[in-house]
Amino acid sequence: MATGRTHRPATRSRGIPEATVARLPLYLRALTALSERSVPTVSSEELAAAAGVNSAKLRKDFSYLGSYGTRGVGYDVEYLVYQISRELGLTQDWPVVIVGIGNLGAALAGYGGFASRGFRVAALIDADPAMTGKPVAGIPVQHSDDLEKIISEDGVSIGVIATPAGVAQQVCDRLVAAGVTSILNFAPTVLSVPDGVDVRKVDLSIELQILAFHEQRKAGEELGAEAGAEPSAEPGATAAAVPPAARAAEDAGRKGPDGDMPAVMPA
Amino acid sequence: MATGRTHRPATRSRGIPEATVARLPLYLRALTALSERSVPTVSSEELAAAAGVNSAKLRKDFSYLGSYGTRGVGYDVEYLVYQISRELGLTQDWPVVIVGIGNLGAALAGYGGFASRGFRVAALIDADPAMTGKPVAGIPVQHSDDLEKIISEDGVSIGVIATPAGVAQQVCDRLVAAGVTSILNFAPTVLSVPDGVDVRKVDLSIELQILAFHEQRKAGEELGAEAGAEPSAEPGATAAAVPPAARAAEDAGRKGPDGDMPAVMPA
DNA sequence: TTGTGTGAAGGGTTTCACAGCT
DNA sequence: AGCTGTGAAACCCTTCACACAA
Repeated sequence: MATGRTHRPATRSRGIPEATVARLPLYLRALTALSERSVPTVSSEELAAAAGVNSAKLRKDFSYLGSYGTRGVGYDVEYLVYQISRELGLTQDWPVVIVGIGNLGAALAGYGGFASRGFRVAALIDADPAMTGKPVAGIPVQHSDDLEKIISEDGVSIGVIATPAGVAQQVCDRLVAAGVTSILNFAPTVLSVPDGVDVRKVDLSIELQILAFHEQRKAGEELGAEAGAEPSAEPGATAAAVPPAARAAEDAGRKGPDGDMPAVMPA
Repeated sequence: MATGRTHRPATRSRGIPEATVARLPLYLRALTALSERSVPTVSSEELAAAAGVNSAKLRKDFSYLGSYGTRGVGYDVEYLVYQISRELGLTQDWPVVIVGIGNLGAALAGYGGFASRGFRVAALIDADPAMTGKPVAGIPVQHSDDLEKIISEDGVSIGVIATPAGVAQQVCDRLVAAGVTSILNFAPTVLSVPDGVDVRKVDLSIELQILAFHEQRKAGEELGAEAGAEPSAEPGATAAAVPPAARAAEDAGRKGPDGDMPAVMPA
């Protein structure tokens, strides 16, 4: 997760936990699938399985929305679809602009699940004059000179940044200045925005690195099945205990659970 | 966030919290930028600002890795880059396959930050015979019939799924059967995998829906600045209090904080 | 009898604030 | 004097387990 700025200090009741909000789209997707198969009701158990969570969590989540659901029976699918949609603000439609129409921008523009659920691609914007007018996914690309005009004319409040990292901040600044208050950032940079603007980021490289971390763990686990896998370092010890490594040492006492810096850096 | 399966019940010491792991790539990126500018040391304050977190969190995070850093001075940039890289498992290289070479798959294949940090695109795989042999981002696409062979020959343990949702689960099953133990899923589906396999997902539509939720909140806030914004529903009340709405009612007593279902569903 | 709704317990994460090293 | 490293407090989220409604 990664929302940019504050979200008010929980105004007492009616404050749905952020973790719950993040799962509502999951439930909605599962419910929509059930709805299409004309399933009238689901139990928390079934729906939870379809959404990939456990049923206690799902029930807790729904309890924040209200007491939809019937004891002994389950939840009315259509009714829940509507309630969650409303809660998420999907009963109105949200015009969205995508800035940066490279491979990724094009992929996003063509993404189906987009139009389907309350979102509408209002404009595609790119800085390359050669792109201007070229249709991508059926929508003509507009030049970034017109960014402000597009935003204000269409009343766009959500912007997607799919530009190179180098220009992401300035694109962001222009979007915000023009009135955008929610940004989905695909560029691998930290964006800074004023209070009241939400930023969420999607970052391939971060996700891969997290996977690599766990992958490495698995590899280290094949040997030393029971006890604490890696060698060195006792649990409670706050002591020094410098590991016997090759580092081009200068002074003493840098400690760490394992491995010191090698003479030649691999990066 | 969304890792698929369990992560062992925290084997006592040496267990870096998941939240910390998720931030290490952020620190690493900020540090790499400093390193390129030949900055020798940073304080927790400066680095935290660059990574978009607060300094207390950063220091806590680093404390799980060990006591790198010098009181009164800060952290040695190069040294930290190495330590974090090692912790994340980026000192070895990870061959990755991308399955599904549409717009998105192509974007991922061409993504720069990929090769740079320990990851190597070992193969691009697509089910469309017309794609076979065609180079994308300089790498020839291979047919999905050869998926198992490719995985085992290259010792691939990380797979990226960029296929349509409909085939994602079967692709996932084949990847896992062939030996992949970490999956990054871009398809909008819940994947089920056996224990020991990690799944992380990236989902545009979910991110947008979360933004829409907050966007809706902001809109509702312009009026009713001080008190609890929305009408209806007292804090402590567990009571019924059915709202005066139009729902094609059948029986009594469905309650919720606000709004009932309209006669005509918008979705 | 079935399955929701929810207090209470249990973990995990963030923030605070300051002791301690340089 | 400055900045790290870390117990302790506060907060948030998840899980448990059961009362209660249909």
